[in-house]
Amino acid sequence: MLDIRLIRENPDKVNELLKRRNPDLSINSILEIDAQRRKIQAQADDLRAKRKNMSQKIGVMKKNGENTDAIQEEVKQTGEEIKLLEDKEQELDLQQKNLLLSTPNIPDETTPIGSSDADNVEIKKWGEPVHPSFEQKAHWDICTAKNIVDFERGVKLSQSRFSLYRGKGAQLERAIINFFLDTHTKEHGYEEILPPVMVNSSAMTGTGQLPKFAQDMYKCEEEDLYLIPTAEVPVTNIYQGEILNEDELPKYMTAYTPCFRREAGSAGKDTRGLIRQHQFNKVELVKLCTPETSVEEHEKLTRNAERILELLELPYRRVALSTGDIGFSARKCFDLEVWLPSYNAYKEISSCSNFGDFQARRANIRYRNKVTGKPAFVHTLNGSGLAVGRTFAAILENFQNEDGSVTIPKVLRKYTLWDVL
RNA sequence: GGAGUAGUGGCCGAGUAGGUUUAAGGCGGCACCCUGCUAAGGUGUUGUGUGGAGUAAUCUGCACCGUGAGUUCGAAUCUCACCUGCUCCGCCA
Repeated sequence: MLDIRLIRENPDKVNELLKRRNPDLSINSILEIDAQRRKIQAQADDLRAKRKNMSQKIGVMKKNGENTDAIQEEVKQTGEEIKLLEDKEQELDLQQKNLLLSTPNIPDETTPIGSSDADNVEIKKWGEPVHPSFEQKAHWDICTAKNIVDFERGVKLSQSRFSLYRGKGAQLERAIINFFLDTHTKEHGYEEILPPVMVNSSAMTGTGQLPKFAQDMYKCEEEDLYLIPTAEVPVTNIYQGEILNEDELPKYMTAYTPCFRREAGSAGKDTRGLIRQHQFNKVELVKLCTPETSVEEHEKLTRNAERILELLELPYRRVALSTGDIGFSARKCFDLEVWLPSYNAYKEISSCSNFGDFQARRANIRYRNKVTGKPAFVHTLNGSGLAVGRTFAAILENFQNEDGSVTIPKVLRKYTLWDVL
């Protein structure tokens, strides 16, 4: 959520930045409602003050045995006026809030300007894709040949885009999860979290999935609960509504969870294999920090994710997302893309975002600033560290041998307890 | 799922025959004083949100006693619904 004061004081600047995302965006209607709202609020406040004083007076008069009929009638009328104004105030408040909740974050000045993913900027490349003499198989063919992912029966059990890992496939998936969590907790200093995978609408609103992206999520009919699309949601919202001590910051948290996405609008995209599933595993990194440190923490978080790829010896590149491709809540975002031979391209495997105070304002996550003594919003960050299913696919494709076997990366062997698939 | 009970400020904890209560008291925090240092003691101060005035320091209005609605001239106090915690019963991995 954008700061209404920022909008009020710098409307042109905010508009200019929003239009970098999408020329149709504008905060003008928010400004109009805000002006109306404040006017009504001032009127209502005055009347409430009047009523308060008169009511207190009635109390005193009654104690003295005086007749209060006339003044009671006056207060009653004032009360009716107040009610009208309050209804209006509430309505405007709601309108303004809805507009604010549906307005995306303003991009950081350093976010490349563009209208789509074609305008993303490559920042760096690591490793060299191998191009062996034999023909590299796609991971879905390797999975089927080795019977480590049963696509057909996964679909039978639920729907398309659900899959069933089995045997060494299930073991490899679990090995990857453990490797990720151990690296982040033991080497990068994150606290391990195992959160609920169903959360309420308040949490979903806090991180920005609601109200705009309800159709992307699975919702429980009977209750106010949604299946999480990412661990970002429960983990970021852990401190919802709280005021933290500045000493407690930065907070580093990591969580493995399954993630659930309806993938509405992705029909026909990545239909084969493990790249785009309705349910997939992911290890997420989440940070809460002070505004002064968020740029530096963002870089460190991105490096934590990159290090995983480097330890696995998977070629990747880092891309800065353009204003046309960046997520709703983010002000700056780096995607990490891993080399996938089946796509003959780099494919997203991690998305590391700095949200500034956008999510913190929605979720009301604050800290007490040591200098001012006043509460201020934290900055929130997160990134995949990494998407597990896509890592699984990348390993199969990049480490396959001519004889059809797959060599397991060295760092994973102590988790799989076998080294060739 | 059934029955009972509770939900007040950073924490503990008063306050219900409705009335000048944002809310006693304590702890903690902060500032100053006392003291050779420490400990102890003394004095004062102490929330959040949202408006208004002012360059600013600051001053000031309103709202907030789980959430929402209602009764009333007036609600922390009364009514209703919901949420959450605790206790007991039932069921259960």
